[in-house]
Amino acid sequence: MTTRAPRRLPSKDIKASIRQRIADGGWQPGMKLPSERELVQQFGCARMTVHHALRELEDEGLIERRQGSGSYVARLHPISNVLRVRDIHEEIAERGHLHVTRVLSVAREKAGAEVAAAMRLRKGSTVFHVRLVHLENGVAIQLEDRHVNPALAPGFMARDFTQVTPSHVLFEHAPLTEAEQVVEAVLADAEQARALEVPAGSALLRVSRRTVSQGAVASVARLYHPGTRYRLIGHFSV
Amino acid sequence: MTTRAPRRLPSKDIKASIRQRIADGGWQPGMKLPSERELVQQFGCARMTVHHALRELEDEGLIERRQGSGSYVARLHPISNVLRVRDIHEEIAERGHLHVTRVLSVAREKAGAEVAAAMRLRKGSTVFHVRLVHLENGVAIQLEDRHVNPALAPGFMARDFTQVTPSHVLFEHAPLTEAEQVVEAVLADAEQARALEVPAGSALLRVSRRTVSQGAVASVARLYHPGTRYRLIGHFSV
DNA sequence: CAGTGGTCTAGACCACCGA
DNA sequence: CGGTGGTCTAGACCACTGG
Repeated sequence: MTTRAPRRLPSKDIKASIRQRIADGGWQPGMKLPSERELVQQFGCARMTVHHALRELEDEGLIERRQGSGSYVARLHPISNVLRVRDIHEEIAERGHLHVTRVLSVAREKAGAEVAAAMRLRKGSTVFHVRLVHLENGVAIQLEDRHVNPALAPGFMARDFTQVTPSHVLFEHAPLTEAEQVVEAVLADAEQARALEVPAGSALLRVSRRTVSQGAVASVARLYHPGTRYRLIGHFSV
Repeated sequence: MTTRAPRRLPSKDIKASIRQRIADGGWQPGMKLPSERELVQQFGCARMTVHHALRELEDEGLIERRQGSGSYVARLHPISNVLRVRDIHEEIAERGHLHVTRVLSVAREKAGAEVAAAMRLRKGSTVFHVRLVHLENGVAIQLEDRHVNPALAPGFMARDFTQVTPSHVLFEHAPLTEAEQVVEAVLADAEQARALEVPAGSALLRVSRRTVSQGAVASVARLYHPGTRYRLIGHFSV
């Protein structure tokens, strides 16, 4: 019998092996990797296993694959870094902190031009409007200014937003199918400053989020965070 | 012969089918999906195919899977939205616009306490320091304030940053293995305001990025963007 | 314990690319 | 055209979960 490679080389090991050759510079950016069938020889496993490993490395942005051509070490952009914007309640709870919600206003309103456009409704349509402040251990970290489409969440106004976040309520009503988010820096106006307990003219991180459910806009939210108390954090690693 | 299902149901169709039942509310959040082996019966295909389809749906955040238990419609968080922070040159080029870089300063410096800590170097170590402004069609959209570890990019200072971005140069030298990013809102000080051609006290979006290569910090950058001229945009769809 | 998802094998055919 | 990745089959054993 010839000597055999270690009895098992699961796709984890294949990934680790390739990852290392990239990380230590052995395989330079742009360089072509061995073909799947060659790697099958090297690792002594089925092609599906190699394929699976390469597919995951592609998902992670480490390599690029082109059908009919081959697999290549990614040229730039292993720094395709990712920032997740999370639900405020989960985020606070995960830090083991106390989440308290302060309700500023809850109202039925006629949509103005701007709100109507964002929600794809006619101007003057009835919309729900809530304004809340979320506190983490007593410190204001988010001002939530949200408009909701009554058609998609009829029972919305009856809920107690000191107990459950609007996001949760919306999700119960309508499974969402689409979302857009925009992150910007803005200056706090007097009212926002008062709500968040920061000086007027402070820098705020504004996350504008629009959610779509079954083709209709379910909700449009503007989430304001004090620049000094809130950060979006992303981490990436090979 | 009994009637047969349509001759081929690739994993795309399995995904589409499940996706729709979730989107139209037929399968509610938290509900248990049929097991892989049951779906094999329903779709008349191999288990690998079903498995692959479910795996992708999990990647997209639509379902959750627990070994030994089953697959479930995700409870919240199809809105685990994702923001990518991209290379400024690519971003501008992709919009078909002109990218011009203005070099404010290029210098060897002794690291102060703060920079030294961020780069895991001793205070007083020599570091490279560049300050650039990136213009899109003549409008300033990013002030790049970057420190670089000389050990990982010895030829850095010789480069012409009006022709190639520091990110590119760094990537040539050392394949990066790790990165952190933090996004905050800050107020423009006088110098930043001048560089970006905005009023002092304007809101800026600050992206702080630290990249690690082979265990050492390669570079620390602070990227300032006028709040009114720059946005991070994310889109998600079922 | 039976049932679940996780992984792997050893084939196969296809669509695509480049010379 | 030959070589590439993309996908699929029909099995198999494993690790984990829950009652």
